[in-house]
Amino acid sequence: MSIQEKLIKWYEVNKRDLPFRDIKDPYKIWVSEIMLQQTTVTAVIPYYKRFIERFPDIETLANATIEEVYKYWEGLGYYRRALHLHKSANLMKDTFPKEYKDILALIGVGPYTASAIMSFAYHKPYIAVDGNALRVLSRLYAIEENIALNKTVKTITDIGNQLVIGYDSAKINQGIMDFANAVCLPVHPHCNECPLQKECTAYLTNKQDVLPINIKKVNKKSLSYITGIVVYDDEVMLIKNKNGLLENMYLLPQYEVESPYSFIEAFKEDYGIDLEVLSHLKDFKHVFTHRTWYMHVYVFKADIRSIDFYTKNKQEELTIPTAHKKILKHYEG
DNA sequence: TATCCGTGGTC
DNA sequence: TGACCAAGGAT
Repeated sequence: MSIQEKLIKWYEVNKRDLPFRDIKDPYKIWVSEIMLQQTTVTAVIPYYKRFIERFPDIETLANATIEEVYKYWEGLGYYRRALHLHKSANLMKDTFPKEYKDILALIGVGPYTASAIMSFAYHKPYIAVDGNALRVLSRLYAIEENIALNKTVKTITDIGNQLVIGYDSAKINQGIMDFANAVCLPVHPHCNECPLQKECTAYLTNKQDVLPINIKKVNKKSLSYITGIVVYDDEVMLIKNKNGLLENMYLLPQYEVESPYSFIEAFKEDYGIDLEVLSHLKDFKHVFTHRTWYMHVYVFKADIRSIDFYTKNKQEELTIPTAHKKILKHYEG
């Protein structure tokens, strides 16, 4: 039996039952693939269901406001994915593209996602090279190159595209994903129950624990903020973040300063309004991929009725990322 | 090419 | 607990 046949056989028996699996609508497949970028299946499922229920087709998504689309993304992370979906839906009119190059041209869609859609929706012979495929194939063929490099991804893509010829690529791709999730794990893979033992060069040379080689340097910066719960009556001030990290999200005002008194000065400079410290709430820490925020949260009182970006208690409408949502929950709870 | 972009789970 | 990872892509 070939590697492909063994993989498909394993898949037929062990495949996961997922809401975005074995569906034909390229729109829904697209939405699921965007959500699944760097995001676990467990996290995606409820978001996917809610999103599709509210935006069942291209036209409904295109006609929605970006603020509402963001709201359905709240807590999922990488918020620009929602922006890209909305933009693409507006460009698409009502038909989803069918060619690889046209799908790849969509903002937010790269080689992985374009290949996955071609495979899952149209059963075309494209390998979908994600983290799973990189791991499985680099072990299978003992590729001792850094998978964080584009060159290595290209090498593995070429191998995968050969593997898919003559088979249903959807079964190969999804088979690899479920197999990578259940057997060919990132750490301590279950080689003793692997159907590809005899074909796996890594296993045969005892390199399954060192492959894939994944070297990426991440320098993580720490930032220390005074974060303000600025209240007037029972309303809390939120500001739309204009750029960078958490762009377009609504945040509590915060400054990279040492004391609440410096916060008051900075706030006065920005908005021309005097604050009064009421209390120290709590210190929070939030870890991002490239950054860690230490937030010393104080409650301030002010008359902020005069400023037009004061957003009142509209938390049901505004998209507030987890980093600050958990502060608000603590404050309100 | 290197860096940025979120969050939650795991050990 | 910090480091790593999860169906990556844009700049």
